[in-house]
Amino acid sequence: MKRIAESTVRRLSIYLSFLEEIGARGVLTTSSDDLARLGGTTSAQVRKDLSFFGSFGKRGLGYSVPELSAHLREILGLGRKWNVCIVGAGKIGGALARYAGFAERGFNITGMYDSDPHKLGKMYSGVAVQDIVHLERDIKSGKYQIAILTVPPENAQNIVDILVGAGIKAILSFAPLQLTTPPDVTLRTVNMAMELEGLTFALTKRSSDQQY
Amino acid sequence: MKRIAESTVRRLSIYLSFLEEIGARGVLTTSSDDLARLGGTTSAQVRKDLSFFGSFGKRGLGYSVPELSAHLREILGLGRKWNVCIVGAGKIGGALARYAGFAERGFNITGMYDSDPHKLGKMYSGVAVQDIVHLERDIKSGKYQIAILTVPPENAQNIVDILVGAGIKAILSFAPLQLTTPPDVTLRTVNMAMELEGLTFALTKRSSDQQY
DNA sequence: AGGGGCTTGTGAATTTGTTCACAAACTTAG
DNA sequence: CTAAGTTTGTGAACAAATTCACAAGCCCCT
Ligand SMILES: NC(=O)c1ccc[n+]([C@@H]2O[C@H](COP(=O)([O-])OP(=O)(O)OC[C@H]3O[C@@H](n4cnc5c(N)ncnc54)[C@H](O)[C@@H]3O)[C@@H](O)[C@H]2O)c1
Ligand SMILES: NC(=O)c1ccc[n+]([C@@H]2O[C@H](COP(=O)([O-])OP(=O)(O)OC[C@H]3O[C@@H](n4cnc5c(N)ncnc54)[C@H](O)[C@@H]3O)[C@@H](O)[C@H]2O)c1
Repeated sequence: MKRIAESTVRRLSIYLSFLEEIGARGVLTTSSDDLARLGGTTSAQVRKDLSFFGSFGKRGLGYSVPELSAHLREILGLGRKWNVCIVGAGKIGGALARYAGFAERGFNITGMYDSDPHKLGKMYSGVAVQDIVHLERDIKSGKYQIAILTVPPENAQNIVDILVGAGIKAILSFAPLQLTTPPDVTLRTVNMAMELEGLTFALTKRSSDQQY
Repeated sequence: MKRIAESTVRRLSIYLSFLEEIGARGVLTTSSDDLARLGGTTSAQVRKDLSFFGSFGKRGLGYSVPELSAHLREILGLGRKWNVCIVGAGKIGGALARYAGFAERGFNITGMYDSDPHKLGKMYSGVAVQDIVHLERDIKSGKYQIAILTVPPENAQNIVDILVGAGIKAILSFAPLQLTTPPDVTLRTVNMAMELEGLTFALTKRSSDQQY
């Protein structure tokens, strides 16, 4: 199968959430034009994105909302539930653990780990914080497919190595540094300071620009 | 000035954090090769990224760490402090308000707003939650240059409209939906569910691929 | 002072991603 | 059943981003 651009995958996510929104409102069909308008792109882009995976529409008519939703869910790997653990039961880890939005999309937070004895046993939405020493065992036993990493930056690579060594293949990190994983492990990093820097770059550039 | 790609700006942030790290360890010079290795890119890419803004290195020698750091800070608009408000004093808003990493990078959270009477007056790292009705007034008075949006998705566009109407030019949203702003307002959205979907796409694709 | 050894800065080549434009395929109306 | 009206799916054209490749510049050594 051809390599799919990350930008395409992001857009598929956007299309899907839009489809689910209008699907919930009872809309039955939609068009590449509609999807484009709400996804901030063009109808050609929508059709090209979808064309990598098959042909899901009816010419002259558009797309069936429930059908296309189902296809996109399947493509994105949302046709099943995923068990996710959170490593680092601090401020951001705690907020994520209590966030209901993940479960809605099939991501179940079924484990939390921390190294601080004061955090052990603490409950977050029905999940107790366990000692970090059990993380490796639990991953090896296949309890989780995805790990969310919310430990301080100085410990992040160490935990990544443990996760990778125990066989995890997907990690979402919030630590603001560049982590390394082998090529068969997918790592995504959410770096909020970097997002803010994108904003200040734009603010600064704008005011120094002569013409817009 | 030529248009700079978002990917370039992201990489500049990465270079900067690496420079600050090695700078703190006392390293005085570095090379495009070093920056590439730690930023997960190539040396040619590093040089090309920098070349959009000037020429900061010495041939045969590399870059002065403090000099290049200063240039990048300037380019990214970090040569000053920024005042940031958080709208929505919930789980994620609270975690962000208490996060020390922003202040380190020159982003001061100097205001928080919420519509829930129970949240009003609550303190987060020395900042009291104010009533949302005061948001517009405070932005108009120039108190903030950046707003972080952490309200439920159904209220997010409404708050964006208030922010934009009051004159804000940069917004970082955590609400998982597509928001619209006029072209002179920069909006970035952090969508964590979408990041997880990027992971499940990779997990699903990998296992269905015949060859890697 | 000159030569060897590095590393930058940058056009040119290549690759990747987006947009165009239109035939094909479907619906609906008559 | 045919014609008019839509909207898809997709090669081809275009644009953007990345990588290549090398001259230019600098340091250091002799
Ligand atoms: N809080 C935020 O809003 C925010 C924003 C952006 C980035 N981040 C990043 O997210 C990460 C967590 O931030 P936070 O604010 O939640 O910090 P925090 O200090 O509140 O939480 C970190 C948690 O990790 C635990 N921990 C430390 N080392 C560990 C280890 N080796 N194994 C297991 N657990 C360990 C600590 O006991 C603590 O509970 C940091 O990398 C931070 O830079 C946080
Ligand atoms: N918690 C997470 O980890 C997480 C993860 C991903 C995305 N998000 C998104 O971030 C946003 C906030 O999530 P949360 O978990 O913190 O929710 P939350 O319910 O804990 O907090 C939302 C806060 O916004 C306030 N609010 C609601 N309407 C408002 C308005 N009109 N004006 C001002 N304040 C208002 C509420 O009173 C509440 O305090 C949501 O859009 C959510 O989807 C959260």
